[in-house]
Amino acid sequence: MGEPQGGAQRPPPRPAIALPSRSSMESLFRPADVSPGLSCLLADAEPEYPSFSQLLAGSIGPLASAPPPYWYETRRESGGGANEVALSLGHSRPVNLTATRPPLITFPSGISPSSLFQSPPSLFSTVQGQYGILNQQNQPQVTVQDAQSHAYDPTSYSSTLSAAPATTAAASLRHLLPTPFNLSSAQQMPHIPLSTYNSATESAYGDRRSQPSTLVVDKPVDDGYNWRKYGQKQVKGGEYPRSYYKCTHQKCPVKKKVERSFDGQVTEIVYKGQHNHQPPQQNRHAKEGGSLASGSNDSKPEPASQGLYESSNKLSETTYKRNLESDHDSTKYLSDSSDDEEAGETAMMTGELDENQPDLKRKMDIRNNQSASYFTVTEPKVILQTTSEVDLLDDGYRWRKYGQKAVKGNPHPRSYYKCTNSGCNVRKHVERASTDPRAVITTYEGKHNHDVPAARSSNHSMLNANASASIISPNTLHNHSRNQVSLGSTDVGHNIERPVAIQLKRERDGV
DNA sequence: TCCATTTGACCTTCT
DNA sequence: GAGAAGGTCAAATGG
Repeated sequence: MGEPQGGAQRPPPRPAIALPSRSSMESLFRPADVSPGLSCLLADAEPEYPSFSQLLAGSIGPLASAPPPYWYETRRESGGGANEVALSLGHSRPVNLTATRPPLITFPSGISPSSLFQSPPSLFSTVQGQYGILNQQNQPQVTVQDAQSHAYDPTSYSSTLSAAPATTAAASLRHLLPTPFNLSSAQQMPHIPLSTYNSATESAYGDRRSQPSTLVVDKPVDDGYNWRKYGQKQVKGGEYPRSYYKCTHQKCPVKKKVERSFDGQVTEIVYKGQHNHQPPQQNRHAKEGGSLASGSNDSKPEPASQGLYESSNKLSETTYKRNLESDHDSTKYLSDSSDDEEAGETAMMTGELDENQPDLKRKMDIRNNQSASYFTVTEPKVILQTTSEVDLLDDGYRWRKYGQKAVKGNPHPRSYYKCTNSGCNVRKHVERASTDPRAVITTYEGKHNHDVPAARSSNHSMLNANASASIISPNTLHNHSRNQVSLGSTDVGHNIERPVAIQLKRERDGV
């Protein structure tokens, strides 16, 4: 199947590295567009650190072609009024080059980037510093795209985390984040204040655009852990097979799958689960280039954060999806998933797990009767909208039920609906929580190519007015102060299912 | 001999 | 209920 075996065979084609291009979408997230609150925070960044152009002139090396990072913040309600904040690391991208998706870090509910920034050293700076580490430590083996695209989505629903003070939350993130984002080691690195990213730094990047854009990699991304390949599958429509890896650490449940594009480039790495151990020492030394010398990066989590580490393990299984795909779907958001089996494993590892833990596959928290739905759009994907139950039951559009299936362990069947409007391919799945039928999970797929049926528009607006919905739309969020993402800011009428991200794409496509 | 990878088969999930 | 696709297992293979 697929790849030839044995060393005598022709070696696989060496993937060419295409540097990312600047997308129109991304340009919206330049520092000037960052939400006011975040901008204020960034303005406080320490000036003594080198500018990104300085870094470029320094030791970053070939991977320095990675453009300067900057951040944009998104926020979504995750139930109970608590916001989940996604702080995304973006880049300036050279033109005419393949784009990659900005890395995305999703902060657990209750953790505010601002509070994290306030903890010394700030999370912002440390993550940014780690970003620098990524570029450096991965040089020998990692593609430019790899270094740029550590898009992890460590999601937690831990109430403990929600209540954690800022400093503790920052510490906890150290353990929520995979190794490349280990904050302790990051503290050793200079960080680039966002405020220093300006036209000058961008200009510095412009100089790099003339650099050769091809590197050679012999193996997939080395993220500091040891992996054993346990499977390979030819996926439909893919010229290259998908590879499956397990962490070789004893009893570590983490898996990852690696997909490659037609030209052999790693296009997507999906991490599933969380490591219950630190990276192997030799890998850490190799990866971190001696940055451990200070001793701040111990092999064990700090006591203060240990509990949070465990609680995050107990309460969430996380898929870290590092997507290196090209720009055409660069706004597809991360997906995280887990399964009950893994949750069980995690429970065994950590000793306990709430027996009432909801289906961990769902990116939601229904323990407090909050209903949440995936909000998926064909392209780009925008996910996770929190709405009220009534909105899920009647969202204003007309649906035809075309299927229903019983779900194992759930007395309530899962129903499938299609939009009845001719030519509209939007579908939605409705599933009720096994523990509480009032808790509904609705998954939308596709976007409506029509308005809400007139007879129901007014009703729809009213329904949505009652819904605690907030569209995940980074550029929309830029228009709000840090805590002001609210239903009122969104078009609760026709565009309730059209996040701005989609509109942007439509604009870009000339629609 | 050990260990990692390959790969066909089987199982699960989705639609 | 059935087919398709994804995910995992485990024997075979090779370094």
